[in-house]
Amino acid sequence: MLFRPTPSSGVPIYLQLMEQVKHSIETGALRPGEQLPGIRPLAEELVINPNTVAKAYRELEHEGVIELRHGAGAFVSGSARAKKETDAMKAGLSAVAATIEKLRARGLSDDEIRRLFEAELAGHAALPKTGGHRG
Amino acid sequence: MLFRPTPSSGVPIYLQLMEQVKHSIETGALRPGEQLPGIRPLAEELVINPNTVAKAYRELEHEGVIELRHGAGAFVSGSARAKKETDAMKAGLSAVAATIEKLRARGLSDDEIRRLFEAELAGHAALPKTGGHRG
DNA sequence: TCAACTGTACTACTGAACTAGAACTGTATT
DNA sequence: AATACAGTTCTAGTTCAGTAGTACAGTTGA
Repeated sequence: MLFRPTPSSGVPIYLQLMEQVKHSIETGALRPGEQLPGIRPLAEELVINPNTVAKAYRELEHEGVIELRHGAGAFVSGSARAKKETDAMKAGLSAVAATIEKLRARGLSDDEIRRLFEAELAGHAALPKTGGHRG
Repeated sequence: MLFRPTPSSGVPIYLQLMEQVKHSIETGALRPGEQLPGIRPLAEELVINPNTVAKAYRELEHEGVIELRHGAGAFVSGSARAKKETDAMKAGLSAVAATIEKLRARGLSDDEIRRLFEAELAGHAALPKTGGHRG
């Protein structure tokens, strides 16, 4: 009952679940080695398909956040890699928050802020002039 | 021939075109009031459907970046709003670049950086414990 | 071994996004 | 008015992500 999927938000359920788990780990609500809710019970709790939960868990394992043991359950990863990343993320979060705050103060919308970052993470080319060729 | 759509990149063609135009404006290659290539000539140039170009133009107009005049053509918007935003974007770009550089130096991948920002632009809740209820 | 859990694999339905083709309406120029 | 070129609208086909249903396989503990 703590988690409520919001289909109207446009964000896929399995992604919401993933963020939930990650956030729980970052805040310490879930600790390394701890077991997560089973796929089926959690699916019933959230009134969604078990396969949707399974997908979220699978993706989380792919990212190294959790560890899946067939027949045993899902557990929070305690690997050095995951912990190191979590630390880096924590450290970076404040920098990110500060930057976003600054941009918002300048009157930029969330969507525009998003554009800025996407543009910075990618590359660009040029555009043909008005009087382009004609076959 | 300056622009080449990359379907394999997974990014929709019309979005690529939009970024192209925006970038051209930000760098000054396209100035306020200047006319953009027509929908059909540009479509032919890029070997895509005119409708795809039209969609990009329509979205750009919705964002206030350009101005569409039925029967006349598409023109770079010279409105105060657009210019003010462009200025704010330019000013914010350096801050964004610096932040991203810092995060990369910490060993975070682009994907993880993306996660950080998305998390900061949204909200979170909690996760039910392992021993949840059973109907 | 057996029963009750666990995650896994496979198949299929649905809806939205993207692209495209063709026909339409408005503007400018002669 | 007529022509050429501009954006607009409508319809449709294709693809893919998301979700769900069902059957399968591994683990644990009595």
